[in-house]
Amino acid sequence: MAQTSLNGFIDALSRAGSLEAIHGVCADFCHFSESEHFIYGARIPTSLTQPSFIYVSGYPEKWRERYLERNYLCIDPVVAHCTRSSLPINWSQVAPLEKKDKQARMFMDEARDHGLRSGISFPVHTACGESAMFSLGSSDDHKKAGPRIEAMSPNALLFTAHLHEAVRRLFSQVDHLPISQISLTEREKQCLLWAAEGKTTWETARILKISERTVIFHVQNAAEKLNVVNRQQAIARAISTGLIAPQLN
Amino acid sequence: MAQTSLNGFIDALSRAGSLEAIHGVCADFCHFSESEHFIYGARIPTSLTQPSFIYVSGYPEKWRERYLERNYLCIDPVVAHCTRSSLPINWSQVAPLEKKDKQARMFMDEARDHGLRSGISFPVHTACGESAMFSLGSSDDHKKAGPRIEAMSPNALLFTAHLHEAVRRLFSQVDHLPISQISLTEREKQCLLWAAEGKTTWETARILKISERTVIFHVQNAAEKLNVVNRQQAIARAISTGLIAPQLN
DNA sequence: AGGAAAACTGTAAGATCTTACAGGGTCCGC
DNA sequence: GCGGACCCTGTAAGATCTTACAGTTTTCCT
Repeated sequence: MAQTSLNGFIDALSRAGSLEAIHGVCADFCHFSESEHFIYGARIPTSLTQPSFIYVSGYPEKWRERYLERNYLCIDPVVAHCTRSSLPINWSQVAPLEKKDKQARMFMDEARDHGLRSGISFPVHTACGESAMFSLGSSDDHKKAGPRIEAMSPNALLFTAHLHEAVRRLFSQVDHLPISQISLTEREKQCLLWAAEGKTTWETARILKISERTVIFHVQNAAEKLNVVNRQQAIARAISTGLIAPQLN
Repeated sequence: MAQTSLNGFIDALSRAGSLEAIHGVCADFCHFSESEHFIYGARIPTSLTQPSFIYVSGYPEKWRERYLERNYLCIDPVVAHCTRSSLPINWSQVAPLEKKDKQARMFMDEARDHGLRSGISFPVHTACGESAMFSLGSSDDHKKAGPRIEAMSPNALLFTAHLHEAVRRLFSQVDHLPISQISLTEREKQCLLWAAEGKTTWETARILKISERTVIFHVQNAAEKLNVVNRQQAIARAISTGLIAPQLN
């Protein structure tokens, strides 16, 4: 029973309890938006032993295999765009760029040969390096499929956000933040934050105009609250749970 | 000359060369979506000495001042949602949550007193810890303004993505020297990961069955690649950029 | 076959963090 | 007024990390 409205798809995603269920919703949405192929790929840092990449594929199996085998993730200009930007990208807009990049051009040609002539990809990012993209592709050329798919963009972007959250619900650790449980005091956060910026106890003491001993005191208290064994783990957990957010320069 | 279609706004954003110009487009879009107030706030890591937060405000000035003065950013439950999720949030959905949180409830009440009775916020994230949100608010209550604004959600989300990119074009350095390009070797990631789990050099050496010296070697190499000064900052940055993901127990 | 990248190892001085001891002070709500 | 939360401080021994020195081995690509 395929959905007929955006809200229907969103509801379905919020109820989906497995990757298979999510796949079904995506397939329906793909059909709804009059596209032939779709793929969702996420980079969700989990841990070293678990997989970091999650796919929900409605792509031609041959192309997907080829893609993985040749590690095209590193070449794919659409992926490159989606990791850097939050804007949807029409594959036809990649064309001008790839002129310069031989690898990228060959890649796009090969995709065309596998029946992916036109399409749009929707990036989505969340905290701590989680990122994903959802692509809708067609074997029609851009002139034919372009306007149709462009018109769907706002809806597809919102769909992508919900899709990503549905997957996160299943896989992400970051999602279930104990933020409500653990709260650090202002000082504790400051001391941890400066430590995360690479400052020593002495430097932090200078910055906050307190004694070294007090900085140690706050870091220790924070570590106890976070239930960790030392400073570096305290930093790790405080960041992972969103309690602090160090600068990235 | 206010825009009358989503594409018009998007074009205007792509041409905007200053925060003032962007403000104008936002105000038009706000009017277009029949809302009274808007605000865009971004956390764009630039450098330690430059401001990290960028605002484009169409909020009541009094409320904005009050917000900054009291540092409500740390309390605001809508901000909390937007930093963690990629989903738009209707302010009325916050209500159930705030029951438990006295601070949050008082905050929402105060917002209401300043003429922000209902609204939706749209989060947007990009790589390397950049995040932002765009809010549309109204002094009408949720029942009156809710459906109107809900219907705009897909368009507003796409608008938010373009808005964010327009601001990034003006301010972000990350776009041009992407940390996401940094790749750590398997060993470097392992050593950092175990350090983030609170293990000492000696413990990590045992776990990986290598010498202490080698663990130090890998951590150092990782720190160099990440352009940081010590172990704790390396952990912080590797987590923030999603290169490693320690367990959350 | 040569070169580059990755992985690996040792020693040692000095900087930094951890942990244990033992406190004093302010502010706020009940 | 009193407990509780938060903030603040000192000393000192021992554990851990950082940095400097100087290498070897393996793997992979051209």
